[in-house]
Amino acid sequence: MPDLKKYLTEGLLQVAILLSLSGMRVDVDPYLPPFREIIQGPSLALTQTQFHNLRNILDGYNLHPKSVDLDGFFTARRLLSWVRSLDRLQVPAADLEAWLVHREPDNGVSIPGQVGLLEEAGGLEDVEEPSELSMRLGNGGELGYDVVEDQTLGPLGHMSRNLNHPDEDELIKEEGDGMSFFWEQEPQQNVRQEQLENARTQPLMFNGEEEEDEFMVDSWRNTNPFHNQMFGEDLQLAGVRDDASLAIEECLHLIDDNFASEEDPELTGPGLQNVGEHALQFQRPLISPLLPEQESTFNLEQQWQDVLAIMESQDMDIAETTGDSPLNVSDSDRNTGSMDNFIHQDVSLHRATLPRSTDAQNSEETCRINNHSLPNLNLDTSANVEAFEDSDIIALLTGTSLASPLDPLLEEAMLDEIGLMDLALEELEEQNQADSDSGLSLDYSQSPTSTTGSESSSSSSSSSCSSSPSSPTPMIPEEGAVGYTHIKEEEEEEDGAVGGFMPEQTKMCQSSFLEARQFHRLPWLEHIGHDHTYNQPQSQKKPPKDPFDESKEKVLEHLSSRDEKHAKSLNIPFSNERIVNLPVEEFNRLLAKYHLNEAQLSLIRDIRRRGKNKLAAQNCRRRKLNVLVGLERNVDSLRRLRVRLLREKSEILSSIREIKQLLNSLYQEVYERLREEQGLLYTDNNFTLQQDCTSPVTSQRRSDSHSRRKLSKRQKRKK
DNA sequence: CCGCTCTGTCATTTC
DNA sequence: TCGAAATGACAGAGC
Repeated sequence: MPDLKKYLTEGLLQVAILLSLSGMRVDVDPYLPPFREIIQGPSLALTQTQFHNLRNILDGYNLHPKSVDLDGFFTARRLLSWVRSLDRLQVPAADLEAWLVHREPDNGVSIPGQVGLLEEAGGLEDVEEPSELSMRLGNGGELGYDVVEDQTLGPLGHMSRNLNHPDEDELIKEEGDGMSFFWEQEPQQNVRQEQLENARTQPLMFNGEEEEDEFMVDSWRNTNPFHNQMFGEDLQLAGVRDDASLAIEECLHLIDDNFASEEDPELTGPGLQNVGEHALQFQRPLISPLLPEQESTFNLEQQWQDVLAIMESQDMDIAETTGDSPLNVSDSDRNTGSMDNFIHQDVSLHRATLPRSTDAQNSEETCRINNHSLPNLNLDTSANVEAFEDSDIIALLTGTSLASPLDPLLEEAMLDEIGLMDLALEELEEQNQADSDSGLSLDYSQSPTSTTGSESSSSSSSSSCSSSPSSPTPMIPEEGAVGYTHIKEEEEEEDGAVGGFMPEQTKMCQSSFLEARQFHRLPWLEHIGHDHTYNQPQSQKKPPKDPFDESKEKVLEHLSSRDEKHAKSLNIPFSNERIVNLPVEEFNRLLAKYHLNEAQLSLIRDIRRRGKNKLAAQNCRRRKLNVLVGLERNVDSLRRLRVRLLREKSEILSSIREIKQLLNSLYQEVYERLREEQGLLYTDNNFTLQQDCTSPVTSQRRSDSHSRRKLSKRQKRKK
C-alpha cells in the first residue's frame, strides 16, 4: 500500500511552506495555519478543516490573467495545481480505500479533505470523512536516505533521488510518488508556454474544471523527467521518501543550485546541457512561489517599459529599431521556468529584447538566457548601443551580478556602487546645471542676433509658419535672416503651456533640454531642414517691437549693414528681406520687373544666397545641438535606469537571503521535530546534518550534505 | 592678447 | 540639370 501519509504530509507541508514563504496572503488569511503551526502541531497534523481551508484559499484566488501579472497568476496557478494534484496522488483508489478502512483514528492518521478530493476525481465515493486526524510525518521507518545517482542528471541528479532504501534491490517502481507534485509544476518549455498562453487568454476556472487539472497533470506527466522516471521509464525508484526534512533540504538544495547554476558558468555550458535542463525544471517550481517579489518584478518590467518608452520618445530612429514589440508579454515564456519571480526581471528584460525567432527551447539556451542574454537588449536597440556600452551596465544586465547572491561582500559592493551611482548622478545633474549656466550656451536668445530676433516675432517659427500665410519676420528687414531663436522662444512658450517635464531634466541643461523637447514633441520640427518661411511677407507677421532690444537690433543692423549698404550703393530697388524671403518665382518676377544691370543682379543673388545659407546654417546648428541634447538625455536616462536596477537587484537579493534563512530555520525545525520523534534512528551523521544545516545555505553545505548521504549509504550497506 | 562662443559666409555635397 | 537645403570649414565680432 502506498504511503498515503507520506504523500499528504509531504504535499501539504510543501504547499504550506511555499504558501507561507511566497507571501501569497497566507499570513493574512485566518483560516490557513502557518506552516510552522502545521509542522509544529501535534503529529504534524493538518486538520481536515485546515486542508479544506488551504484548498479553498487556493481555489478562491481565482486569478484572472488580466488582473494579475503573469507571474503572480502563474504562481497561483501552480500552487493551486499542487494542491489539486493531491487529489491525484497516483494512489490507486483501491489502495486508498484500503488504507482508509484500515486506518486507525488513534494513530492520528488522516486524509482530511482527501475524500472530497477523490470524489471530485471520481475516486472514492461515500467514504466517511474522518473528523480530524493527523498525518504523521514519516512512516516510522528510517529517516535517512541513500543517494541514487541519476546519471542522466549529472551532478544535480542527486537532488531528485535521495532514497531511503538500504538495499537497492528493493527499488520499486512507484507510480504517483507523493513528491511528484513537488516537481511536477515545471513542464517543458513548450508545455509551459502553452499553459501561459492559455492562462492569458482565458480566466481561471479551477473549480470543477477537471480539464484544467488534467491539463496540468498531464503536462507534467508528459514532460517531467521525474515523472517519467517514477513511472519506470528511466529509472527505478527506490522506496519512498518519507522524510519531510529531505524535501525541505532538497528545497534548499534547489535554491542553492539555482544560484550555483548562475554563478557557475559551467552549469550553463553545453557540457552540462542535460544537467541544466533538468536542474532548471526542478528548480523552477520551487523557487518561483517562494518569492514575494512580484511587485518588484512587475516594477522592473514597468521600468523597462518606461525606458523603452523614453527611448522611443527621445529618438524616433531608435524607436524604429526597437519597434518589434520590445515588451511583448505574449512572447513565449521560455524563461520564466527558472526561478520565475526573483529573476523575473531578467526574464522580462530578456523578453523585451529576445527576438521571437530565437527559439530558446532547449534548456541550455534557457540557462544562457537567464544568465547571459540580457546584453542582447543592446543589440536590439542598435541606436543605443553606445549608450549601453557601459561595461557596468552590461555587467548589471547580464545577470552576472546574481552570481553570488549570498555573498555579503558582493552585495555590499553593489550597494556601495549604488551609492556611488547616486552621487554620480547628483554630480551629473549639478554639472548639467553648471553647463546650462556657464558652459555651452545652447540658448540662442543669449546671442545678440538671436535676442534681436526674439523680439521680432512670437509667431515667426519658420517651419510652423510654412503652412500659414505668415512668415517669420526678421527684425532686420535688410538682412531678412530668420533667427531660429524665434522658433525656440515660441517653443518655450508652448512648452510652458504644455509643461510636464521632470525637474531634474530642467536642471539638466535647461536650454538644451528645451531644444530637445522642441524636436521630440513637435511635429513641425521634422521640417526644420526645409525652412521656406523666409519667403513669407514680413509685414504679415512682424510683431510689436520691443524697445528693450533696440540696442541689439543695432548690432544686428551692423552685422547686416554690409550687404544692405552695398545694395543701397547699387540702388537696389527692394529690400534684402524680399530678396531673401521671396519664393523663386516671385523673386524672378521681381528681377524681371526691374531693369537691373549685371552688378545689381549679382549682388541681389549673393544677398539671397547668403541669407538663405544663414538660415540654413542656423537650422543646421540647431539640429546638431538637438542631437547632442538627445544623446545627453539618453545617457542620463540610462544612468538613472542603471541606478534603479541596481537598487532593485539589491532588494531582490535581500529577499532571497531572507527566504533562504527562512528555509534554513524551517529545515532546522523540521529536522529537530523528526529527531524528537525518530531520534533513535538518527545517527551521528544525522546530527552532523542538523548542525550543518544551521549554517547558511551555501554550496559548501550542499556538497557536505551530498557527501554525507553517500557516507550514510555506505554505512548502511556495511550493515 | 588669448581663448572661447556665436554668427555669417563660402564651398561643397545632398536632396 | 537646377535650385534649395545641408553641412563642413573658416573668419570675424564680441566677451
